[in-house]
Amino acid sequence: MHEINAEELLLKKGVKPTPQRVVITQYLLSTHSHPTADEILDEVKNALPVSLSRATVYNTLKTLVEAGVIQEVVTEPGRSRYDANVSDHHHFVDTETGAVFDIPAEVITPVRATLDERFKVDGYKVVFFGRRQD
Amino acid sequence: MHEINAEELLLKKGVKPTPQRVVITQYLLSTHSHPTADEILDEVKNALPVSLSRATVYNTLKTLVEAGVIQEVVTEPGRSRYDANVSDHHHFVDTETGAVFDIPAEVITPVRATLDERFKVDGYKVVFFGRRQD
DNA sequence: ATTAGTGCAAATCATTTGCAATTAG
DNA sequence: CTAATTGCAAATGATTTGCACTAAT
Repeated sequence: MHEINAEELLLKKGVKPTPQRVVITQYLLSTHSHPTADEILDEVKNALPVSLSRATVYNTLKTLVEAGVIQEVVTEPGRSRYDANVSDHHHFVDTETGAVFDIPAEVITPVRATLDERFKVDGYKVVFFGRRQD
Repeated sequence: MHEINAEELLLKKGVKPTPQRVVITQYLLSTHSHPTADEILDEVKNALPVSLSRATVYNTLKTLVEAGVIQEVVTEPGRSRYDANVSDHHHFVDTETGAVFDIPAEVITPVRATLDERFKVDGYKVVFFGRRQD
C-alpha cells in the first residue's frame, strides 16, 4: 500500500493544490470525525504556517465537493459536515453526542424498494441513530 | 374512519391549540409537500383571518416537533422541512426539483446491519435520490 | 393577577459574496 | 502579464431571542 497524499489527490481530481487546499484536504483525510467548516478552520489554522480565513475554508470545501474530493454530509439542521471518505457508505449518528461514524455499504443489507414506477432511483443513503458506547 | 382534526390532535399531544398553531397544523396535515418554515408562512398567512408572524411560525414548529405532532426533515443543507406524517417512513428526494416524497416503511426491505457491537441502533432513516417523473 | 403565547425588531449562526491584494504560471 | 486564489468585511438567509403586549385561566 502507499500513503494517501493530499496534493496528488487534488491534482488527480483537477484541483490546483494551493497550500490552503492541501492542508484542508490533509486534515480531512486524517480524521473520521466529520468536522464542520468551523471545526476545520480551528484545527487547521493552529497547526499550520499558512494563513487561512473562514471564507477560504468555505470556498475550498465547495471546490472540493464539486471536484469529488470530499463529500458533504448533513446529519442535523443548520450546518454541514465534511467527509473525505467518498466511497459508497452510510452513517451512524450518536444521538447524545452528535458524533458521526461511517458505515460501509457492505455491512448493511441492500435496500430494495417497491416504489411507484415513476420514481427513478439513482441511489440512497441510510442514517442510523443510536448510541455508540465507550 | 373520521377526519383528522388539528385541534383535537394538539389537545391529544398536550399542546394548547392557539389559532396560529391550529392553522399551521391544519396546513401541514393537508399537504404532502414537506414545506419549509417560509413556505408555511406564505401559505398560511394569506388564507387565514389570524395574524401570523415569522417568529411564531418558527416557535410553533419547534413546539410541534417537541410534542411529536410533526417531524422535522432535513434533506438539504441550510433549511428544514416539516412533515405531519409521524409514522415510520422514509423519503425520496427529486434531485432536480428538490421535491420530497414520503416512502412508507413497508415498501422497503428492512435494513439489517452487521455493526460493531458498541453501536446500539435505535432506528434508521433511508433517503432515496432520483427523479420523479410527471 | 399570573402565565403562556404572539409580534416586532434586533441578534445570532452558518454560509456566501464583492472586491482589492497576492500568488502562480 | 494574466488568471486564479485568498482575506477581509459586508451581505445574505435561516433561525432564535428579548421584550413589550395580548389573551386565557
